[in-house]
Amino acid sequence: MPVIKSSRDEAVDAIMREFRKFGYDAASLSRLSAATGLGKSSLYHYFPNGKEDMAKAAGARAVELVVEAVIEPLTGEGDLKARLNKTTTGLSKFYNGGKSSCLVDLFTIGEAEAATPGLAKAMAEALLRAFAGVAEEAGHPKKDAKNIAERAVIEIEGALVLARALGSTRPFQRMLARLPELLLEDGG
Amino acid sequence: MPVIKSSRDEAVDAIMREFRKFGYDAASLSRLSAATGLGKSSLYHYFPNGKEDMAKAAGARAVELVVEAVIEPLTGEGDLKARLNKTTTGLSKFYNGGKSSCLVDLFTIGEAEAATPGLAKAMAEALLRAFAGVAEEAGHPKKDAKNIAERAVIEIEGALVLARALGSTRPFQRMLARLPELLLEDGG
DNA sequence: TCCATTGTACCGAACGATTGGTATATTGGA
DNA sequence: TCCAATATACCAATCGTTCGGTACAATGGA
Repeated sequence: MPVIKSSRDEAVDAIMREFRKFGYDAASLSRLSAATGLGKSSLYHYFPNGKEDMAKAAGARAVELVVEAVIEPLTGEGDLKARLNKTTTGLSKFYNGGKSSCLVDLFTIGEAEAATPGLAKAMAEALLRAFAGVAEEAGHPKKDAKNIAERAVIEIEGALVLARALGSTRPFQRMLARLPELLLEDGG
Repeated sequence: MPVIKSSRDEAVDAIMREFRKFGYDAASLSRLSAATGLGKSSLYHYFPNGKEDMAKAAGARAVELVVEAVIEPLTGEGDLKARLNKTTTGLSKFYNGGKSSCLVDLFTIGEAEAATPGLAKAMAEALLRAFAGVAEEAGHPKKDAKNIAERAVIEIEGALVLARALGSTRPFQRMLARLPELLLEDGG
């Protein structure tokens, strides 16, 4: 049964896209207004505390999507390799094949951290936990698993940065291709 | 013989630090003025085209420093392992042990790209070239060398992002520790 | 059934503050 | 006497925000 989206949810999605495109500071209210199709004053109806609330809502939505696309496949049940496949697919979808940025990156720059305190850290830690769990499941000792998880998150974030800088999604695609073996294989 | 810094050069260094702290959009003229200790008129004396010029100068200075700290050790003469040691030391210095961000990241966000077109890409490509050269020198076939270089840059950028998000330089330190073996060893 | 009331969704216009930027004047060392 | 360097004063534009208000649907007592 299809859930009917309220206008607010649509606005949040558009706002999240805008923040992921421009970062917190460059995503001005006029831009957010244009992106949502809502007047600036209307945005204050849904987000009484203004830009700060919009950033919080966008962050929460991003967390939802990451949980759905990445963390649930990772921590779910069933064959490990199949779940890793779902995970790479989920990563590709959430990051738009490497074209869309990560708020772990953008929300640790400029004034964003004040608006969404702890969000980037929480998101990063959730990913670290999920990847570490998988690495342990794959047979790595606890300490190794943590290191491997860190490398996984580093590769995701780094690939997104490099893809942005080069104007090519190739680095992100290659990173996705080697992610499963990073988590599964012995010896790094 | 110590080169005497002109007031402009000192300003450029301060401006670069500011851009690396806040990103392009959040580094306002008032902040840049405070950081340099120069009034607006002085800033416009040194940088006639305003913020854009400041970003260009900061970018050029960052390139200088990266060349000196990372690329020259990599492409220089002498024992390979010794040069890699210099490189990790240089990386640690330039990125302040993981506390300072990279303009390859920050200058691909918001309005920065319009002010410094191609800069982030050029910087990323310079690093890729240097790392690929080293990987080839270490015995990797050309194609593998390119992949390894890409992974090196990805790990650097990713580690900086994660360090920022977690508020800890540990991920960056661990990344530096495994960089040499990534470039030297066979099989990734 | 009528209609006053309330709540939701939205908007245009304006707010004070700050943005990046300029024009003109003054200072001070070579 | 230059002229680089800095100060003072100002600008239009945009920033995030708030105000006063409209349109409309839902509610509920008489």
